Amino acid sequence: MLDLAILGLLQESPMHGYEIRKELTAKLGAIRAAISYGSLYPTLRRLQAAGWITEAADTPVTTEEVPALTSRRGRVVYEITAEGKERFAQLIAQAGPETYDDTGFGVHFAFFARTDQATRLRILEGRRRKIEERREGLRDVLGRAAERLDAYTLELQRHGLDACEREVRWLEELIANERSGRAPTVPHTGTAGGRRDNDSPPPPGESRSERP
Amino acid sequence: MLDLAILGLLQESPMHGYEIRKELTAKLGAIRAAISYGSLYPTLRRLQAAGWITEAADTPVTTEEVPALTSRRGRVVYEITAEGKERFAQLIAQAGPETYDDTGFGVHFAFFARTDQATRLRILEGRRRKIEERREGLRDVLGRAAERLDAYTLELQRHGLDACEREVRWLEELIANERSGRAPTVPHTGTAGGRRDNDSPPPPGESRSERP
DNA sequence: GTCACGATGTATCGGACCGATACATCGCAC
DNA sequence: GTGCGATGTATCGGTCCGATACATCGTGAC
Repeated sequence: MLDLAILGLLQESPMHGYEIRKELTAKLGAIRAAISYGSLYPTLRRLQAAGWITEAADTPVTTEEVPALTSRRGRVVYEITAEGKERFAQLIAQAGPETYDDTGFGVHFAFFARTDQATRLRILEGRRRKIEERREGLRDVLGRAAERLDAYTLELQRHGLDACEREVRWLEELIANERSGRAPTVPHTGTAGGRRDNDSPPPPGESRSERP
Repeated sequence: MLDLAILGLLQESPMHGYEIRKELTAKLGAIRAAISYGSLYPTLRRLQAAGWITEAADTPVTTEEVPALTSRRGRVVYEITAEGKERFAQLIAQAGPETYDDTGFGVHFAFFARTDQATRLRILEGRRRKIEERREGLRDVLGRAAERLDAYTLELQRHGLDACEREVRWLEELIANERSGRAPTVPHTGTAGGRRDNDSPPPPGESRSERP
């Protein structure tokens, strides 16, 4: 999952570790807490070893002076390679079971702007199916096993069931939207309707281009 | 977290591993997938080594015959010890930051029937605070950084924000209920109102008794 | 002027938990 | 009589987290 997220982010521009963490936290804030350095740095090294990213020169402000003295160990800027882009496309397209759990789906969804429509649809439907199953499980427990559980546990299940139903409706709208329209404009009760003018909304057709 | 969940479950009755997993899956179905054996069995051994649970005799149907032949390796039934109960009470009462993340809160909440009211209140308020922070973070991103993000990512944030607002309202009701009433009877739009007659709703006063 | 403090920045280590896998028993349907 | 799904215990490798360490830089308080 981290591989996918990092590869996707670096496709927008080269970054160093700290920056990657910040951007990822902003992009994925809705689905998970800040990613830890304990996973980030080892992952960066793994990706580099695999040849999917490379170290780039750290925009040296050195017009001329202090080229090296204190060993110059500062920020390490990473950059995605051609193989990295290929790997990203592969990770995006192939859907295992982990694609549909909370985190996996969130990460995939966050990169939908770089995903072709058929794959988007497949992932949305897979997610819906998974949530429907969870919902049925909760309904079962609330129905059949209710008297074996205490009031708090039951309340927890009810709240979870509610969240499931809500997410299914959300997915339905996204799917309908995807099938016969364009951008993900789900009608919202509260704030701000549909925005435009973003720098990377997918052009109505395909967005991922293998060829530069 | 697993420690707490297992200790809490075994307080209801002795069980073997497979059963623990099933019960936990039912009880925590709303907040997490089934717990894996890869964590369950090592944890059971750890708890046993610490003296918090012990192996109990496996209700031997041996009226007389086959006392041992094929080494008789079957289900291993675990039982909580006095030290285990003490440990459970301690884990329930002490609240670290992990008490308020999604999983941690869910597990604590699932055992609210064995938690005293003051602790319940503290945990509910801590959780609310945490969710409010997450909500503010999402609002910030949706406000300030909106034009840097694509339409899909924004939609993800909106959905997350919605979930946050909903959970805060839920927590508010639970807190109000807790302060000046009894059981967790949150008014629900859809199905089934308040149940009673469960075998372990906390009596209005305290529920956790150190002394047997 | 200096110096404390928060931000930026890289890095490691132990531990928690998962997913895949292996293997053995039991009841029952075909 | 046999295959198959549920029950049941167990291990292994890998991913990710939380705590920790340490170094630099800008800024505002004193």
